[in-house]
Amino acid sequence: MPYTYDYPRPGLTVDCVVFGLDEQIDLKVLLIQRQIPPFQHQWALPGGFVQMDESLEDAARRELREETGVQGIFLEQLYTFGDLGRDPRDRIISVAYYALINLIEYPLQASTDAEDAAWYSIENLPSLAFDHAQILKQAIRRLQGKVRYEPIGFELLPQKFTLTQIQQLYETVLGHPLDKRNFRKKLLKMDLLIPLDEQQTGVAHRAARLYQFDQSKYELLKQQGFNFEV
Amino acid sequence: MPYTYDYPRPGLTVDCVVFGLDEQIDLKVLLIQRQIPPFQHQWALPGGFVQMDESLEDAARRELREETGVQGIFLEQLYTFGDLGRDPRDRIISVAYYALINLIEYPLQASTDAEDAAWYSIENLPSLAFDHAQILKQAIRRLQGKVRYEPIGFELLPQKFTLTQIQQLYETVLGHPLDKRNFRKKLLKMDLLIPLDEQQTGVAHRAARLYQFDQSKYELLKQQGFNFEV
DNA sequence: ACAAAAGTGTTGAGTCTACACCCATGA
DNA sequence: TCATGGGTGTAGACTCAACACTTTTGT
Repeated sequence: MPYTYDYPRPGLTVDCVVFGLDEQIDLKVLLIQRQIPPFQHQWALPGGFVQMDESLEDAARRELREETGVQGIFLEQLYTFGDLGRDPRDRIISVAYYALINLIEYPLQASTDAEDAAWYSIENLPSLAFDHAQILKQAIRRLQGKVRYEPIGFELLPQKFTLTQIQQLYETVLGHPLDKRNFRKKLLKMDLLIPLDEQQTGVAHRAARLYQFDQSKYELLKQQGFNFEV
Repeated sequence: MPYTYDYPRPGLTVDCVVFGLDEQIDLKVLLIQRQIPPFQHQWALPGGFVQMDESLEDAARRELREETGVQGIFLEQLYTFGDLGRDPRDRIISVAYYALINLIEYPLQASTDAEDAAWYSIENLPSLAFDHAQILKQAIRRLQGKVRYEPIGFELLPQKFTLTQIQQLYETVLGHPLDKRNFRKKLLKMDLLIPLDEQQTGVAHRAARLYQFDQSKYELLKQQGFNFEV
């Protein structure tokens, strides 16, 4: 530790990787379009400078709200990016956070703060400002890892959903198809889903039963972890 | 993103949680004794301010070398701590790194940089400066998680070791005893260890066979992950 | 000869994978 | 009646946990 605190200081920002699922169980990420240089008009992760009187997570939450209107979500720290040259003008460190939300329940407030916000499918991304492509890639890897030892879905899916929907979510995240019978057996065996006396409506085939998460079981498994090799 | 970079900036430091195993397979952590306020004479994690022309990991590596003499090890980013008030004088963010080493091979250079460095058993820690107790706790949790889906031991154990030693390592990290026969079956089945035509010497009982890691297999499993529920 | 740790095998229960057909519904 | 996805069962392979005794060696 030094004897003084009077060193030149890098700038400190936070960036948010917010994943959302749409009705087609397509995995999307929330981006904003920059209105100012550098990288003017390019798409970027929502984020900005940390103020002196707020924690890192508070800063992430504030920037997300200001730039996209999204608020009230659970953020988890992803990684801190601090290589030289990641911002063309100055030495800037960025602490990245990520979150999972059901995008239907979080309408975007476009053009807040003179920015444009939109959901992009992770299959079809625009070119991103700074090193945000790298940050996003790392967030996707983290999500793929997470899915194997912690339940996901509660944050992403609508409150009532079908088994096929949750299977599609896992297939999307993992990037490969799963066996329907085995997936259901394994999922139901962990006693995490509550079957409802309700069914899908408006489909042109046999209606699927709806389920919801057992919230307390969900939290428990999230803490303890499990093993979901699929 | 803001229109200017001229905000007041928090200070940025790195801290290193270096775990080491001694000959008794006792898990230890590398601490330094602070010679200056705040927290003068208290023990703390090695670390210090990030300079403008070095990456975060380079800074961690430099501070570790300057303060303890330890160098040439693999560091992994742990978490970034940025709550208000974690440093009594100023707003300071710390990016924590952690590492696993075999402490016999990394002799300490005490009193480098006017600091004292020492290994402390994680069972018997002194009171730590700043929020370093919290950082250390998180590092231990991370290690416990890691052990379940990635091989460890290569960095911690001597090059040649017995099955009992690696079992003791797992027992130490996980904090509970393991069944000897099952542990060996599972470990040997993953084809990660190479049995040597050598044995322990100098013990007052039947000498155990020595093993070493198959390095390429080790790296492979580290990337792919595995499942080691024990 | 004894103390101390090394080393080893089996059984029964549970879990995993792979695989194909009938069912209910709306158009 | 047909197209579409919903829903289900089983056999064989494998893996897991639990458990105790014999072997080797140095003192």
